[in-house]
Amino acid sequence: MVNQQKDTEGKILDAAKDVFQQKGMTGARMQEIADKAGINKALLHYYYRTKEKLFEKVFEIAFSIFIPRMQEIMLSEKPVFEKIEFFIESYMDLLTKHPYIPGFVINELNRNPQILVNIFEKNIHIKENKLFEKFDAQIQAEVKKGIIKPIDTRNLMTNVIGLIVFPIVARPIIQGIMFDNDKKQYDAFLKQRKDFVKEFIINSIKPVNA
Amino acid sequence: MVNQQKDTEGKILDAAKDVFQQKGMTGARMQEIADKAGINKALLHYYYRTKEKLFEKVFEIAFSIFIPRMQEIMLSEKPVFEKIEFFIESYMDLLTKHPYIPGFVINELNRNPQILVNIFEKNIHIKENKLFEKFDAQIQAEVKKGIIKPIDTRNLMTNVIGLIVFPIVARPIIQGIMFDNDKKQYDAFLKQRKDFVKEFIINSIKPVNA
DNA sequence: GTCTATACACTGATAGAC
DNA sequence: GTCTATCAGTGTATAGAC
Repeated sequence: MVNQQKDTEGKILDAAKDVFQQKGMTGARMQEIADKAGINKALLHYYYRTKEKLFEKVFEIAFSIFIPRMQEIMLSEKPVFEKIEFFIESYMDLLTKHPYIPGFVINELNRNPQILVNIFEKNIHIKENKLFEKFDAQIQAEVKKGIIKPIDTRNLMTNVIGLIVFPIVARPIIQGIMFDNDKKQYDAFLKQRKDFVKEFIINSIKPVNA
Repeated sequence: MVNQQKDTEGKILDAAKDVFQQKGMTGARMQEIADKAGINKALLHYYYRTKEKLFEKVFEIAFSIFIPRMQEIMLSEKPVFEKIEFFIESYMDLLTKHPYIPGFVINELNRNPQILVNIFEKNIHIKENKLFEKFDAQIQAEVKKGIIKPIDTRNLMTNVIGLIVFPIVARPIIQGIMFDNDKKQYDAFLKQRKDFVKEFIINSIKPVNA
């Protein structure tokens, strides 16, 4: 953190991000956010009128960190196999930098799915660029060419994302049960998983006669 | 619900389960639990002295729903391929009946990983029966025989569990983005995924010359 | 913009009657 | 065992001075 001369609004968002992502909407306290930002509670309400509004801002920022890269990769001109490998590589790196975001997003969406609707309404472009349809078209085109096995795109995408995200959100339980709660060992596990997941997925969708 | 003449303690646990799993530890209110159980707050504290203690009880019950079946399947005498297929079948059914538990458990463990340590201390047998070691031994034995590809057991287990659990915990986001928030369509998706996941996993671990 | 002081509602928990 | 009444503490939010 070199740039400590951030403006108040930025300091608040940084502090709010930390507290909300660690404690959740209901567990977070405005006092703790104010303390962490080095200001007082009143100023919090001056910039963001309510806790709810501050939370929504934090959620939106967290959510948006994972969207642009997905669009960029999936709408690029590469073949499917390359896209998937690059997607895994790219998102596993991103998750190393932001390990708390997926759990935060998933948890808050389970408590209040409406948040997602609000985000879509605010950022219509996310829904409008037909990311899924275009990727699906590419998949089915490559299936016809025999480059990959016949496969349902939604199932494939769920698997790719799940294999990337699950070890991060379920870290406490997996690390606890399979790694005797050894943090360093689990970090090493996550690192080697990049290639493992790539191979795992490629193996199950490449044609048998390849 | 035929048996409505449950004792007070049971009614409290049922109500607490609902509220805690939906709102989380910090979002849950003792008043709401009391209302749902048809009693008053004071009686809540008579049975479970504090909110924390009531929560721990609920968490322990939720957690224990998923453990015995896992031990039973993984320590059985079947070959690995059969175990995995049966595991997927069995746990996807279980999750259909208890869809809120995984998100609840994962979220609360992220906020306070210590909970897991407490559970292990209370139920030493979970740690003591060396479930992982035995399953790992079987895997490596079958690898040597050429029945399955060489594979790391921890990575394989993470994948199997992740592919089962992820679509449940991340339901709001996947259903929202890939299924236009259509609940029925997503239920159908989950149903069809059983066979898809089985095939996906088997494909990536069966030897190439099989 | 930033602060101190405070309003006001709510929460977990307890006392005490029955 | 179950209730009503109530307390002490904490939470979000606002008023008003600077």
